[in-house]
Parts: sequence; C-alpha cells; structure tokens
Amino acid sequence: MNKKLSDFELDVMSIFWRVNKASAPQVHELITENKEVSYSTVKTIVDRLEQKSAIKRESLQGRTIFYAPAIKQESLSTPLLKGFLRRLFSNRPQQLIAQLIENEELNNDDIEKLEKMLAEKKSTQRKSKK
Amino acid sequence: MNKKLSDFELDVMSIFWRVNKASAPQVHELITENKEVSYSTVKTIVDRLEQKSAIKRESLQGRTIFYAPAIKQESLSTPLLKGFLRRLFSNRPQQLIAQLIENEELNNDDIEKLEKMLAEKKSTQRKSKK
DNA sequence: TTTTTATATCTACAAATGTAGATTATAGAG
DNA sequence: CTCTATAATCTACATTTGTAGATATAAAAA
Repeated sequence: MNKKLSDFELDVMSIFWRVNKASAPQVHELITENKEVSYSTVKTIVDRLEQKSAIKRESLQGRTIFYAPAIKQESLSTPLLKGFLRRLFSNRPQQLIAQLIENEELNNDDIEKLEKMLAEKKSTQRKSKK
Repeated sequence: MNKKLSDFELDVMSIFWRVNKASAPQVHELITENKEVSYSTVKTIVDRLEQKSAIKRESLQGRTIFYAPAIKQESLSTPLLKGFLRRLFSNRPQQLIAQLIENEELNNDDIEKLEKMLAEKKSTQRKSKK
C-alpha cells in the first residue's frame, strides 16, 4: 500500500472489511444508508482505493467489477492508532481505554475477556519488574 | 470551533494541550524534535488553528504572540474517537481496547483503575439487564 | 435486433492540506 | 540612536480530498 487513506476512503474500506467483496454499485448502496452521495463520487473513491492498492479487482459479473480488500484492517489500524493516541490522548492509553469503557457498549463476555487481559498484563509486568 | 482539524493541526494542538501556552517559535522548537519543518510552515498551522478558533492569543512578550488552547482535548477526542472506532475497528470497542492493552504501556495503577471501571460496568449492566 | 438501463470511464473543480520563500517590522543589543 | 536578528505577515503552490456531471458502453430487456 502506497499512501495514506482519507476519511472517506477509510469509510469505504470499512465496508470492504465488513462484506469482503463488493461492486461499486453495492458500495454506493451501503454508503447511502448513512450519507447521500452520488454513485460517481463513490466510484471515484473506489478507483482511488484501487490506485492506492488498498483493494483489488476480484471478479467480474457482466461488466460489473467486484473488488476485495488488498490490505488487512489491522495493518492500517495499528499504525493509525499510534498517531491517534498521541494526537488526541497525549499518548495516554489509559485515558483512551477509560473513555471507551465509559461511552461504548461492551457485553459481559467482552468485559470478562478484557479483565483477563488486564490481569495477565499485570502479572507479566510484576515478573519483569515494570 | 468551526471546522475539522488536519493531522498536522492536531499535532500542534497536542503540543498546546501539553504545555498550555506557547509562542509559534516555541511550537516550532517542539515540533522539530520529531520532524524537520520550517518555521513558516509551523506558523501557518498556528495561524490556521487561530482562524479555526482552536487556539487564541493569550498574551504578548515584545512582539511575540503567545497562544493558548481555546478548546479542550476531550471536546475533539470524543467525537473523533467515534469515527475512528467505526472506520478502523468496525465499531468494536472491545477490539480497540484489546489492542491497546496488548501494545501499549499501562502501569499497575492504570490497570487497577481500568479493572474497577470494568467491574462497575458489568454490575451496572446486570442491573439494567443489558 | 433494437432499445433501455446500469456501469464504467473520463474530466473537472473548489476547498483543504502540507509546505515554505519573501518581505516587513520591531524589540533588544550595542 | 542605529543596527540586527527574530518574529510576524503575506504570498504561493503542488497535492490531496470530496464531490459530481458528461459520456461511452455493454448487458439485459423487449
């Protein structure tokens, strides 16, 4: 992958990550559930994502092109999370996590998984004298 | 505050949030610890932040202008976190938190605070049958 | 086979962004 | 009081981004 992706491009990527394979008309359909944009606009973004090698042509049906992600979500989210944490949370992961716990939905399974991870981290750190 | 802030603008805001009050030369000094940009460039960003009412003139020393944040970090981070979560974590806070726990540093105090918050959330949800 | 319609392709453009040189002005040094 | 260095102001520009109309074209419908 070459370059940074814009917000709109990431919106479209998030659709590809969700449905895995989609044509531009389908992406348009999904996008317009949230905001009204013309087909042309969406297709331009899809083209740019292909240019940037974030998606690739996967198959054809008639002359309709189906695309699929060419990069994994984590390969973008991991570096971007660093920047986000720095710019908006002064590099304090604790603050960011706290805000998520307060404002976002977590079911009990999620919570228990996270509790396990925290406990694990604590003991690891004790061992390594962190 | 009027408009969205760009990445570079957020970089500069993060400095203001950290030091609270700074002149353009000082911001330049701090920014160049990480990347080389000319004073002009930094001053342009500072001007744009003032235009966008994200910072305001706070005092003068000679003809040096000191600026201070005009918006709180949370007032930006809260809405931006929503978008970030949606675009890069498919709206799954659990994933985002997990990644932070795995990759970022948390001291034991942080961890214990978070554990408390999680426990609290779990019991609240039990009560409200979530 | 002709018509219609759905897609793709092409072109365009204003606004935002990252970047910085040139110019002006003034506070502080001497 | 004059000079100088530093900071502000002004101007500029290539690139990216969001946005979409116009046009071509092929598949599907009639």
